[in-house]
Amino acid sequence: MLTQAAARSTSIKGQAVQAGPPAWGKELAEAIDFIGSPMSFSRDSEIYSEGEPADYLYKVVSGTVRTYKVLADGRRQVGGFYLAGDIFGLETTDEHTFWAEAITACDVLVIKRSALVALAARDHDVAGQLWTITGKELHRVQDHIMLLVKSAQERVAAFLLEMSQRVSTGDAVELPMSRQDIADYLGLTIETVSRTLTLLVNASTIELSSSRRIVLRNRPALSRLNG
Amino acid sequence: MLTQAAARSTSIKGQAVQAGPPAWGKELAEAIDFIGSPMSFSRDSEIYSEGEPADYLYKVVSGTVRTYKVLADGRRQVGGFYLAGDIFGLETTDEHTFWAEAITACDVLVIKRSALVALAARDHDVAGQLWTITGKELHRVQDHIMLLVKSAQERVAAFLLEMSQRVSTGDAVELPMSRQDIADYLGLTIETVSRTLTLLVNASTIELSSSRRIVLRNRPALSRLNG
DNA sequence: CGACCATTTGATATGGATCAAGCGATGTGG
DNA sequence: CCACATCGCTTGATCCATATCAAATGGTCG
Repeated sequence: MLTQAAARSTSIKGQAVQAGPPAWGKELAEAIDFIGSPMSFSRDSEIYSEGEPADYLYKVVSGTVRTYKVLADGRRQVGGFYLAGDIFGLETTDEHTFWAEAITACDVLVIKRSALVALAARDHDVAGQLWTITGKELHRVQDHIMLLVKSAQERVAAFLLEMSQRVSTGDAVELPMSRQDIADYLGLTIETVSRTLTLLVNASTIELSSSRRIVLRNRPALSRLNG
Repeated sequence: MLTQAAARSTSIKGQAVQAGPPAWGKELAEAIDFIGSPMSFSRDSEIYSEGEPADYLYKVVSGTVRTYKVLADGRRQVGGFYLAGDIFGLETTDEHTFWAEAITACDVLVIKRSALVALAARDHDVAGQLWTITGKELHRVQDHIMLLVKSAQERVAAFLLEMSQRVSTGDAVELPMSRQDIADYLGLTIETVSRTLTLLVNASTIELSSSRRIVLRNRPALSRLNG
């Protein structure tokens, strides 16, 4: 990112930065793939807990991960869903502030944070890429905030569009997570999520081949709902 | 942060990191104070706009700044309030994703991002500190999310406790922002914010010397509300 | 003093939560 | 292979917290 930003300052549009995933350079990606230890987690198993030392960074190889927090009264807030290729567990505090759990059976790469930090001290690109990942996560969380102040329909529409970008096979979206997970991510109840989905079905905006498989029939309508 | 993290890994508690504000090392703070250009903004004036190239970083010297976004239908969501000493405008995207406005008359230091990036390329500490700031902002935004799924009373209580930590003179909190700003930060209406405050007054939890000056009479009660 | 703006207070409406029941898929044991 | 339990999801009825609409109050500045 440091080099990317430097390059950007010499090019007017800096479009090159946007081109081709992943957005962070290959040094970090390679480092993670090289020094990361593969681990497997079964469905619903804990990957790390709130308050645990944040000594590791995680990269999803396969499966889906949720991060969440539980409030004093038991309400659960899902912070995010992480799919293959996504990095999670990134904290700059000493301890994890969320829990992380495997939604499905998962393979992840685990990397010691101190190893990355040491690498970053030698390689400016890696340092910049660490910064970039954090910045992307920040951006994602800010988008999440914008979700939480919208109406139920807007939240669900935004969620479907987001997921379709991430797991899309054409217009079909295969959801790895339950209605409860979705509800806790969107700050709604399962009943409201369910009702909102049937509303969208009745409006022919989506189709529910099965409860976990949703076909987007009318993206413009979803985008319009997205506000 | 890189060095801090390294130091942390050799000390068990890493308490030194927590001790003494500001939490980021002095290299970056000094750099900003040294190379930053002072600028003044009058009340309600725009500092930057959404979509504007994010070429600068800002540090508040005096006054208060709000960042916000406006949804298609005109609803406004305040992303954060920045007080003296706070850094804002930090983005890893090319463009600002929020608006920034002076709530009160403000003095800020403006720093070219490319200058900091260049500095970071030479000085690992600066690079780490840039990362740290971003991580702190990420943490702040995650806390904001937790706010937005709580009840009105809980949101207002959390807001008061947060502000008291930031502008406290004992138990008195001098709010620089309007009820509308607070409402848009908490995802509530001004009426609900106002009603909730009177509720807290009636419960002798707080006192309203004036609408902008709030005395916290019972912090434990507020903390309990905070969930 | 009077105009203006921010805030509070009041009356009513409503979106989503809650409580409760039904339904369909999946799995298990007889 | 079929009764039956279980689990995730949907649907229904009702309630309630907060929004909305409207008016009153209060503080500030010319």
